[in-house]
Amino acid sequence: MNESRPAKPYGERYDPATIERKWQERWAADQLYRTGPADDRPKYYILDFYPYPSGEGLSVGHCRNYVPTDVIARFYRMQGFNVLHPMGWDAFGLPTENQAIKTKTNPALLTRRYAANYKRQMNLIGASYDWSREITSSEPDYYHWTQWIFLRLYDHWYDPRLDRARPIQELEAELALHGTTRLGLPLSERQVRAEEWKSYDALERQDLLRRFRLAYRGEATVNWDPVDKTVIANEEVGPDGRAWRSGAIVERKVLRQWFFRITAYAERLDRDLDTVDWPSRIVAMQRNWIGASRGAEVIFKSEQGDDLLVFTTRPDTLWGATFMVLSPEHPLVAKLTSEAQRAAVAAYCAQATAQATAAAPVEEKEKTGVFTGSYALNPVNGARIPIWVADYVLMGYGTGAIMAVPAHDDRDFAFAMKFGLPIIPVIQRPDQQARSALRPGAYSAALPDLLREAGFACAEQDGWLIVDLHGNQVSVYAELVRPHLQPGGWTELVGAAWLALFPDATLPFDSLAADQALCARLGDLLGRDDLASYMAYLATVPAYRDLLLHTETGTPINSGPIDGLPGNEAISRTIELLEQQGLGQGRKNYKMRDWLISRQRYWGTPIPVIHAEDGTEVMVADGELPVTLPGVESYEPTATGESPLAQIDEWLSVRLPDGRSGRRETDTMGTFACSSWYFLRFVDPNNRTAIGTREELAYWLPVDMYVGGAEHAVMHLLYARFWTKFLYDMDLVPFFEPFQSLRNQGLILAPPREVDGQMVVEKMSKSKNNVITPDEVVAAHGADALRGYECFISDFEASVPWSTDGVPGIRRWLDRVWRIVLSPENDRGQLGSYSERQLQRVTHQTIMRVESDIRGFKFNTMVAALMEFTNALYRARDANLVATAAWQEAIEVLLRLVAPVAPHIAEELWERTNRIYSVHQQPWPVADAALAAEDTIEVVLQVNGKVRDKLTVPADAGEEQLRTLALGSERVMGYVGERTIRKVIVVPGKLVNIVV
RNA sequence: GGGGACGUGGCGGAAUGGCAGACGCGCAUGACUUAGGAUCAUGUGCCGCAAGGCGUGUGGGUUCAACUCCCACCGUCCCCA
Repeated sequence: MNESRPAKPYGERYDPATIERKWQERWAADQLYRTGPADDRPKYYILDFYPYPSGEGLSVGHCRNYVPTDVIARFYRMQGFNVLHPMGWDAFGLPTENQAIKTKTNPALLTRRYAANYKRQMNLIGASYDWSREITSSEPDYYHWTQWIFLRLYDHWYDPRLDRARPIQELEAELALHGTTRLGLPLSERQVRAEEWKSYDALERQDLLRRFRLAYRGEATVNWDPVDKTVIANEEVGPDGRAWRSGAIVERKVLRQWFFRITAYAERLDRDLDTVDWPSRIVAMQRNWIGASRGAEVIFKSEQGDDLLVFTTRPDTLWGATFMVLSPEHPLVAKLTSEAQRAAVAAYCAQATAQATAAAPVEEKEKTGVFTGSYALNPVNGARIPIWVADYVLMGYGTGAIMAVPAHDDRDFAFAMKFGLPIIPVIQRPDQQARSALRPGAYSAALPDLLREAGFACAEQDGWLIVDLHGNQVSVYAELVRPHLQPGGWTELVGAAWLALFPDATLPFDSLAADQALCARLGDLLGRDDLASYMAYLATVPAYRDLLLHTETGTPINSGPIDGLPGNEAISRTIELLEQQGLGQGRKNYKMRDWLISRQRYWGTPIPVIHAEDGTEVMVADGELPVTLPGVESYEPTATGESPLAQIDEWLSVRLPDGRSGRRETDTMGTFACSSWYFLRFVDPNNRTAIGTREELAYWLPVDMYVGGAEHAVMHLLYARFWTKFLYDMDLVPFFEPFQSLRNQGLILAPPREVDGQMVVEKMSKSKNNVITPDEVVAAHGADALRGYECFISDFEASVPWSTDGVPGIRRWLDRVWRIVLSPENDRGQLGSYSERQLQRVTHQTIMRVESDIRGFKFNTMVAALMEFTNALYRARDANLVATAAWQEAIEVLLRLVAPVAPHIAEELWERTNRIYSVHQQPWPVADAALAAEDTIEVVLQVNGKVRDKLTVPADAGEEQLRTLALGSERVMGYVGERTIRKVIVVPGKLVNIVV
């Protein structure tokens, strides 16, 4: 800015540009942050979520992640820990590939260019990464091991009996002996006997084994992104049916795809969340995603004798199952359809299939369906219930058939109302809310007042009388009302109780038979013959509508043997009953689906499998790894939905060791595979024979502190945990959770700006042209000021807009540090009083504060403590303490405490005060609790909780002493006045409260 | 609709149940100056001349004492449907 000014080299003024470049070069030349191998020191592994390098570079928002972790890394180094603080690049993936297509540039080239820019920016802000451990997931020496782990997954299965992965050969051995009979398969899985297995040919065996492999190729209805021209995972589709990345409406296609069987680990992924120190929000989101629920598989028999298997999470509602619904694709649909219904069912199924491929399922759409003409028997009460076909039941989810409990499920309720199917409540309302409506003319004129006198809440509206009551008032109400019903009049009770009151009778609504009886009677009274069910009639009364359906668990009613049991017990008791009678079995169910890994794109890790001519899959031998990406002319996906790899014949065709010819798998792996193990590679990044040596893996891992944005709460963190557990089962790593502690930094938003008189706060984005880069902040105020402000801006986890006024504030503080260290005699203020002992005390208090703030992720108060310490030094200077021993100690401590947050200025001042290079290799100062202790403290005197006086007393003043002093205070006694003292609360070191 | 987090000056935010507003920004007044992105001093929640009173989204509750714990409501944000 003022380059014309002859700046003295290392002049008196703090000039961040000069000193920051100087020290960054020196540190790099000295390899100051290089981490050695495992040794005897305690270790600390502090890791950032590794970034996807984009062409846009880093913003100050990204730095919110990298600065605090750097403070922690520097702090632990000074504490004597062997610190691992590495950085690498999540380099495969669609944005770079799309960019490569657009600019006709090799994506590897783009990746290197982008990563180099990220690295430059990280160095610019003084990050202390060990660059000798830098990794790039798109380089063959990295994805070699991604492929190696893939093959281990392919070659293993999960044995739920041992709760661990086992080699697939052991499964083959068991199949030859016992078939699948001892594997504890769910009822919905087809059993295979040993003889059958032995008679299988290679392809049949492969088909059975794919049901067990932890990496498998299976047919699946998948999410096809028509813009990125690839399949994407369920996790990558938003609730609006749009792709997470491209924003396109996702299409449903049935394709052969590669999956990882993460569902096998569902229970451990859920359970082991108890062992980690993570934000509770993230734990909750993971649990939610896994979606564990206890439920049951239940067998319904059709009247023709077929078994119809359903899965339900609510076996306690079984008695309320009044019909069944099959998916249009269910294999038994044709068999169960009666002659009369055949045409209608065929038409419906054809139409449903056509629609299913058109768009993502929409929850709100109108229910459609058709009756098959057949009936099934409810296994618990023998009720004869109709079987329908409808597209709201999906074949790919569960068993493709459901029992419908319309009284306690929204979709079933809507379906039953539309098609006139019966609805019988079987779960008590937990809120005990009940209501009764009397139509005009149905009751005597005296009734409303009588009810009010009896304490009922009545409302009269257009001649209707609406009574709200609690479940326990029901019988009193019924007795009171019935004598006042006019001939031909009636009323009902709905909600907490289900009764119909007539002048001559009180009829319960508790079964299919009662439903029919009530329908008939009401039909007569109303002169209607179109009432499909009692519930359909109740729905015509507006006052009842919000009480007809509830989906909560509660106490069962109308449910025979489980009536009255509390909700949870009702579920387990029902499962017991089903298992005893062979009508079903309990089963844990998970909302989570298997992890779809196939991508029909070029820029990803090739899947190391070869398809032989006969259709069998052959693993690429370990010695042949890595299967590298060939150079291609065009990165464009093919129109057929295959990866561009499918067009490179010389890469595609291979000769197998046994002489057969084969074709390479052309799908590549989604990038979440790369990021599921990268944290392991940092401990031994150049190992050519293994993912890492046992010693290094055992020493460094798990990651002690993992820091990144909350947007990866589910996918990345769940996948990485899954792979870690698998590698644990393989005995490759001695731990089963990869990230001991996890913290999420809050988002940094763009500075508020005025739009139409309103202040708005938006995310930083290139399109809004509101991105603030570290480059511009460093150029204006230096890296140390940027770092300080990143820490100071807010609570670490809170989202907050960037303030352009904040950085100069930090800069001013650094200036004050500079001046008080180098030239304390200048700019002297007014002579003040400050003792050497006070300076010493604040020095040691600051050590304690800064240390505990760093450990507690409270970087904002850490900076505040350092500022206060600096202010104290100015007061000490004004009290002529500069020549004292306490001053010397204070300056030395200040520089060490500042070093993690502002490493450049700390190093420069360290050198200028003739101390030995480097400040970053100095031990952290040790606080002396005795020196930090106050010897006098201020105690607050309260009367009735209001502060009335303050007292300075020795820090160790006892309870009796404080009481006496308080009662001796004139101000206090003035407030007490004539009133009698009821109680005196004394909290030593804090306050005395006198209650009058 | 379900689950979770949060709500404190003009702003970012501090506060093991024990003096609400640390620290910084901004603002005000003053000092200094060889004019620099300065620096230094004092002040800065609201009402009030003051004594004093009122104040942590709203309303209740627990407690000698509540920003903090409990209940209900309002509002903002996130996740899931």
